[in-house]
Amino acid sequence: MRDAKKSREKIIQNAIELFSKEGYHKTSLDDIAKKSNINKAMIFYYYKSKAGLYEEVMSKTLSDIYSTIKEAIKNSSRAKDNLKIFIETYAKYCIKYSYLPPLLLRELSSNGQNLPFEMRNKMYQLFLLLDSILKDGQKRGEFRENISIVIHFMITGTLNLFIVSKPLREDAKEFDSSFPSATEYSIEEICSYIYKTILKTLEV
Amino acid sequence: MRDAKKSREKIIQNAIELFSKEGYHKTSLDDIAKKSNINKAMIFYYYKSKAGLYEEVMSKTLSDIYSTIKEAIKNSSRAKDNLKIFIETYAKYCIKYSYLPPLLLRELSSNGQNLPFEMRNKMYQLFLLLDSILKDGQKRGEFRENISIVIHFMITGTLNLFIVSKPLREDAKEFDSSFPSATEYSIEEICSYIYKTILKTLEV
Amino acid sequence: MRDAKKSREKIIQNAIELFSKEGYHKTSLDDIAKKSNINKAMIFYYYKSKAGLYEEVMSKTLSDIYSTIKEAIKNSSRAKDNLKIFIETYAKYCIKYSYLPPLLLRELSSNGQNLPFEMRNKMYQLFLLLDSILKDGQKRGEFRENISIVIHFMITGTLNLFIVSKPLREDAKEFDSSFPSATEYSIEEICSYIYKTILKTLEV
Amino acid sequence: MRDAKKSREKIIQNAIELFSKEGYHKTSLDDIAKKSNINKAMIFYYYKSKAGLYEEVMSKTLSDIYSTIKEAIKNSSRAKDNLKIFIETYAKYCIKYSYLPPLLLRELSSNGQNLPFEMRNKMYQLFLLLDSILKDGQKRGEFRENISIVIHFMITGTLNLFIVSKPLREDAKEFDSSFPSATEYSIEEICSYIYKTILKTLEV
DNA sequence: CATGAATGAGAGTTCATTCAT
DNA sequence: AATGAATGAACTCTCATTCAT
Repeated sequence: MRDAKKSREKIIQNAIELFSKEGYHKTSLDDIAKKSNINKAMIFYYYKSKAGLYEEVMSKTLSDIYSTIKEAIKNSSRAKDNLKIFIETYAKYCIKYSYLPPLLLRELSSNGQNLPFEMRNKMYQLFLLLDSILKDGQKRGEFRENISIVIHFMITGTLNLFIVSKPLREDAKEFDSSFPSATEYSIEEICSYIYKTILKTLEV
Repeated sequence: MRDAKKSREKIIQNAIELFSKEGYHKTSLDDIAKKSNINKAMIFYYYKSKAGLYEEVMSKTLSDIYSTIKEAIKNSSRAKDNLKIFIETYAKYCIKYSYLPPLLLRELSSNGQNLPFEMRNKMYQLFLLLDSILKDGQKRGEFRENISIVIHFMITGTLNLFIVSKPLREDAKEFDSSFPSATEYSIEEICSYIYKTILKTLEV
Repeated sequence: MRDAKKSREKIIQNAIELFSKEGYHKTSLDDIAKKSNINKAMIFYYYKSKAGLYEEVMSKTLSDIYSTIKEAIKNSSRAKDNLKIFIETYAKYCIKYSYLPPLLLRELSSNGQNLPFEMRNKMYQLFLLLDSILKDGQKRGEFRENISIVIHFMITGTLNLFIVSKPLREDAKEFDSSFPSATEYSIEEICSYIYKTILKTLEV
Repeated sequence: MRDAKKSREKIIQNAIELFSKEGYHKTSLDDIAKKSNINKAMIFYYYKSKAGLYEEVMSKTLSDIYSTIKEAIKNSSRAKDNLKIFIETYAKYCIKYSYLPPLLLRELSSNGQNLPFEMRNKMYQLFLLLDSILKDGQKRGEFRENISIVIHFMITGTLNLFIVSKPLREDAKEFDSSFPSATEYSIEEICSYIYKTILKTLEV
C-alpha cells in the first residue's frame, strides 16, 4: 500500500504533539509509535533516528511559520504595518500551533546543541525577516536607528513566554485570586500592547 | 575528606552547571557524581532523589535572585529608578549565573509540569516584585496604566533569550559575517535599551 | 532464534524455578535472564515488570492445579472418594511442581501484600472446591458438620510443610540418626494418614 | 552510658516487628535503625551483619516458645492433656507474637538455606517435644502408633496457615460475604477442633 | 559507644536502535 | 513496506556494609 505518506504524516503529527507536550527526552519513540498506530521500526525506516525525526518536525514547523509571515507581509506597504503584521502573524501562529513556543524555548535554552543546521538557519531567516522590515522602515524615514535583535527578542520572547506560562498563571490565580493581569488579556490585546511599545521606541 | 557541607555544595554546584548546560533529562546522576568526585549514592543520601536535587538547585537559585533584587531596590526612591534596578539586577544575575536563563526557559516551556511548588512560588514572587514597582509608579503619578505581566515578560523574555541565544548568534556570525546587531552590544547596552523602551511606554 | 513462544516459556520456566528456590526478592531479573539465555529487557517486553512476571507464574501454576483437581473429581461419586482425590491430587501436584509449596507458603506469610488479585482469587477457588466436597458430603449424610477452612488448612498446611521441610529433615537425620519418622514415609503414606485422620473427624 | 542492653533490645524488638511484617529482604537496616531511633552502624557493632541480627531474632523467639511449652507441660500427667497443652500453648504463642507464623513459614519455604544452625536446631527441639509427648502416650497405652512428624505438621501447619491467612480471609469476605467459615471461629475453637481431630486418630 | 559520611555492588526499568522474517 | 523480537547501554534508586571522627 502506498500509505507511506500518510504514515509519515501521522508520525510527524504525533511527534509534534508529544515533543511539545513532554519535551524531547521524555517522549519515547514507543509513545510516538503507539499513538500513531505504527510500528516503531518504521520511524527508523523513515527518519533514520530519533534526532532525525526531531529535525524533520522542527524544520517543517519553522518553514511554515516563515513562509506564512513572508506571504502576509508581501502586500503591505508601510513599515509600521509590516511590523504589526509580523507580530500578529507570529502570535497567531504560536496560538494555532501551540507546540511551537515550548519547542523554540527549549531549543534555545539548550544552547542549540541538538539543533540541526537547517533549523538554526530557519530561525535565523525569521530574524532576518524582521531585520529587513526594520531596515526598510529606517530607509523610508519611518523608524529611527535601533537594535533589531533586541526588538526581535522583545517580540518573540514576550509572546512565547506569555503563551507558555498560561497554565502557570492560571494555577497562580487559584491560589492568589488577585493575581494581577494574569488571565484577563486576550492575545490580541497583548499583541497590540507589544506593538505600541515597540512603535514608540522606533518612531522618529 | 569527610565534610558534609563541602560534599553537598560540590553536588549542588555541579548539578547547577550540568542541569543548565544539558537540561534535566540529559544530565545523569552519574555525570553529576563523577564531576563532583563523589559517590553517586550520596546524592540520594542528601537529596532523596534526582527531582529532590533539582528542586534544591532551583530553589536556591531563585531565592538568591529574589533577595538580591529586593535588597538592591530597598534604598531607591523613584519608580523609574526601581525599574532600572530591577532590569539591571536581573540581567547582572543572569550573566553571573549563566545557568539560570536556560533553566527558567526550560521550566516554563514544560508547562511547569515538573515544577515543584516552591519554585513556582518563587517565580511568582519575582513577578510580584516588579508588579509592586509598577503599581508604586502609578500611585506616584510617574507611570500610566499598564499590563504588568507583559512588562515582566518583556524584560525577562528579552534578557533570557538574549543571553541564551548567544552561542547561536556567534555561530551565525561565522556563516554570515554581516549578521546584524548580533554580538556587538554589551549587556549594559541591552539593558539600557530595554529600559528606555519600557519607560517610553510607561511614562505619562 | 526468534521465537516468541519459546522465549516466553523459557522465561516462565526459569522464573518458576528461581522464584521457588530463592524466593521473590532474592531472585533477580538478571538471574532469570541469564539462566534463560535471554536479554533482560525481554522480560519487560513480555511481562511489563518483575511483579507482572511473578503474577504470570503464579497464575499459571494455580490454574493448572485447580483444573487438574476439578477434572479428577468430576467422575467420582462418594464424598469420601472426592476428599481422597482432593488430597492425593493436591499432593501429587505439589510433588510434581515442587516450587509450588514454598511459593504458596511464602505468599501467605507475607499477608498477601504482594499477592495480585487473580492469584488470591485462584487460591480462594481451590478452597471453595474442597468446601463444596464437604458440603456435598453433609447433604448425602456421609459427613457431619465441620469447619471447612480448618480441614483445608489441615490438608494443605500439612502437605506443604511436609514437602517443604524435606531438606531440613534430611539434614537433621545426619546429626541425629534416630530422627523419628523423618524420612521413611512416602508421600502416599502421608496422604493416606492425612485422609484417614480427617475422615475420622468427618464421618458420622 | 550503659544503654547497650536497651539499645540491643530495641533493635531486636523492632527487627522482629519489621521482619515479620515485611519479610527479610524487604526490611532494610535503615528501617530498623530509624524505627529504633538508633544509628544504623550500631546494628553492625552489635550483630555483625543483617544475617546476624536475623539469627538473633529467630533464636530468641524460638527459645521462648520452646521453654514456654516445656514449662507448661511439666506439671501435667496424661498424654492427651499434654497434647492439648502443646497445641494451645503453641497457638497462644503464635497469637501473642504474631510475627512468628510468617517467619516460620518463610524460613521453611526457603529450604532452610538462610537458616542458621541454632535456629534449625531449636525447631527440631520443638518437634522432639511433641514426639516425646506422643511416645509417652504410646507407652502409657493412651495412644496408638502414629506418624509424629505428620501430627506435628498438622498442628503447626494448620495453626500457622490459619493465623497467617487471616487478612486474606477477611478480604475474601468483603467480596464474597458468604465466605464459608472464614472468620467466625475463635482461635480457641480452632485449637479444640484440631485437638479433637488428632485425638481421634491417636486414641486407641 | 556512637554518629554521619561514604562506598560499591546491584536492583528494576527504560529506550533508542537493530535484526530476522 | 512492515512487524515483532532482540539487544545493550544507560538510568534512577536501594542497601548492606565500612570508615573517620
